[in-house]
Amino acid sequence: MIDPRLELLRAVDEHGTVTGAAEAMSRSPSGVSRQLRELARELGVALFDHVGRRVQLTEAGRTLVQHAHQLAEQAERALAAVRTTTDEISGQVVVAGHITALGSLIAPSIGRLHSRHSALRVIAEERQPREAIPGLLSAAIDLAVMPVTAEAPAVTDPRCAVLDIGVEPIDLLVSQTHRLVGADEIALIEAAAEEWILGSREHDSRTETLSACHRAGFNPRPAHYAQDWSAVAALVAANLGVALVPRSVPTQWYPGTSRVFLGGHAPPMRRIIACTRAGAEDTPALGVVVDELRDLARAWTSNQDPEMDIDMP
Amino acid sequence: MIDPRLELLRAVDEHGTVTGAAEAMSRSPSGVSRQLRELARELGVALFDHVGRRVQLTEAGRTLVQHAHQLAEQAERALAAVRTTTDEISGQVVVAGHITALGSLIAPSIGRLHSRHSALRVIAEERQPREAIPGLLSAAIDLAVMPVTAEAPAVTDPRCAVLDIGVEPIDLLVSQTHRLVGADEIALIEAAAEEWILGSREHDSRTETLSACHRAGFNPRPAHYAQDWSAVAALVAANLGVALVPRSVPTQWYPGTSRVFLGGHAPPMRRIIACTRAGAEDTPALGVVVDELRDLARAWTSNQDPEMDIDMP
DNA sequence: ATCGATCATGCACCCATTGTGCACGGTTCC
DNA sequence: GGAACCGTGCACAATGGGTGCATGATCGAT
Repeated sequence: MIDPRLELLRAVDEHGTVTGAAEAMSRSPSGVSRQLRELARELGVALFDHVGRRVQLTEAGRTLVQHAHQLAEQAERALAAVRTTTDEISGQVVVAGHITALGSLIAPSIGRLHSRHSALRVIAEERQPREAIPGLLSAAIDLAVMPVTAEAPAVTDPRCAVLDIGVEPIDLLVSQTHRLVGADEIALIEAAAEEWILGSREHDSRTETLSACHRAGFNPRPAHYAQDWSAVAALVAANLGVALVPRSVPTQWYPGTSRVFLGGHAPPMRRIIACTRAGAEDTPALGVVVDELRDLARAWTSNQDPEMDIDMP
Repeated sequence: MIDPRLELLRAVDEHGTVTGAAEAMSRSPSGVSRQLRELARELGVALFDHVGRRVQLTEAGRTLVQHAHQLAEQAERALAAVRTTTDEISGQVVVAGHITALGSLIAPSIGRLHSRHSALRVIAEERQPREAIPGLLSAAIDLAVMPVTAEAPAVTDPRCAVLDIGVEPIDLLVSQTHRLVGADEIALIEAAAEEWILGSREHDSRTETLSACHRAGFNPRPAHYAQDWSAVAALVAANLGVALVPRSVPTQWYPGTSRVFLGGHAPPMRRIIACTRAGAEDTPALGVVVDELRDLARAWTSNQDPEMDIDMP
């Protein structure tokens, strides 16, 4: 809808080299160079300077990139407005999410959405948060579902809009022979004396578990380390420790474990968000998908106290 | 800078037929048809309905056209911002105007602008007001200078921005042997008893003359009709009547005539405006050109009472 | 200091998108 | 009912844009 060369320029700004930008855009360096030269010629200004063997945007180039963001947003807004005029929800929405969101939110939503809006095609795509934003901006995907964690830091890119999906409780996973099996809504501090299964170093679930325990007022005693949820469940089932697992992780597939819901003052949980391109928030098709995801997320907390305070990182 | 198909859609909206739009855009009907079909397919909505053998935009189509205007304006704004970053005034500005504006404003400005901004290329182009706006929107010209008259009605197109250049006094042209020669600032009513040379039927200068006389309180007695200023001057020189001519018309080339300046309560005059594409008003190169035109226009009224009231149609 | 790696760019070539010409099926007006 | 007008589909051609390779320059490491 808008000049693709602007996106090229943005990539050059981001990477600092034409080659890097070309790679990111799946183009050849010579092609990118050619396009940008033509763009600069049309505008009558130099868009970047050569510093060493690299390249750096001039003030004019940066100004153009900045305006390009606004243009892209307004173009998305135009598309949304056009689609709003047709009362039927139709079109195609590619929804990406990390593996557990895919299983617990996206996959279940597809059938329900299809039965309600037959002209709507929802396509699921597994994608890590890190890969999701670039895919969003390149229009390969339309909606990226992800938890708010350290690995997916606050989405501050002005080209993205963030929609809230809901909060997902985090449960304590214990062996089926554990003393806490059958307990109802214990406080996390009650598991302070346990041995813990933690995520691998610098990994997502590890920092989540640690910060949850710290907020509860103790430092977990680590026994074993595992990254994949099935490995965690196996360790728990073998009575080698307890672990924190988000509600959406399907541990029922791994026998020998039992979930204990956590209550108390500030039970651990994580916020699930969905990112779209700025300006596309109001697309009707996107709206019904987001509503459906929110509806499914609500099931996580519907049988819990809705007044509990949420901790955003 | 933005999708050219949007401009095609706008043309279809304007003409009501694909063929007309194609002609206006110098394209073949089949090409336009193809592009619009592709655009509609991408958007997933019908952009126009077939009514009889003509075509009419759907609500979605109209919405898109509306947003396209905003997009085009913002794109112009981006270009202006980029050009503002370079302190040197450069680039190319195509200035169009009707014939007298060309001679009295545009042509004189070019030399002065070139001497002050060597990197700036100002290109003059003669164009009637009617043809100017389409040329402006198709980016064939950048600035259109025109008087505010009935033929060039109020420029209300949201894609245009109107800049004020100044007011041009209108003088009374009389034969060199006329009794009023040498008079200083007479009121127009003093010429009520004269015989008048009027413009051809339904032509610009005719309506201007008539409305000026009506405002002065009389109905001019028509003697002869002429459209070209040289013909008017010839008739006046032959003592066949008097006429109203704008200050910028070079009657000194036609011997045997004399100008009488008009004063009084509300002397006749016309406002000169310059149109640009919306969003391009702040382009630096355009700014210096407009300033220069204003400066030249100021010479018309510098030796007159600046407090006189202006009549806008 | 030298060699290799990295990078931007120009050039020749090639392919895809896009515009054109023409034919066909409808519609409108005389 | 015929003629003019209009939109669209199809085959073909041309322009634009992408790729691959060679070149010159720069940086880093040995």
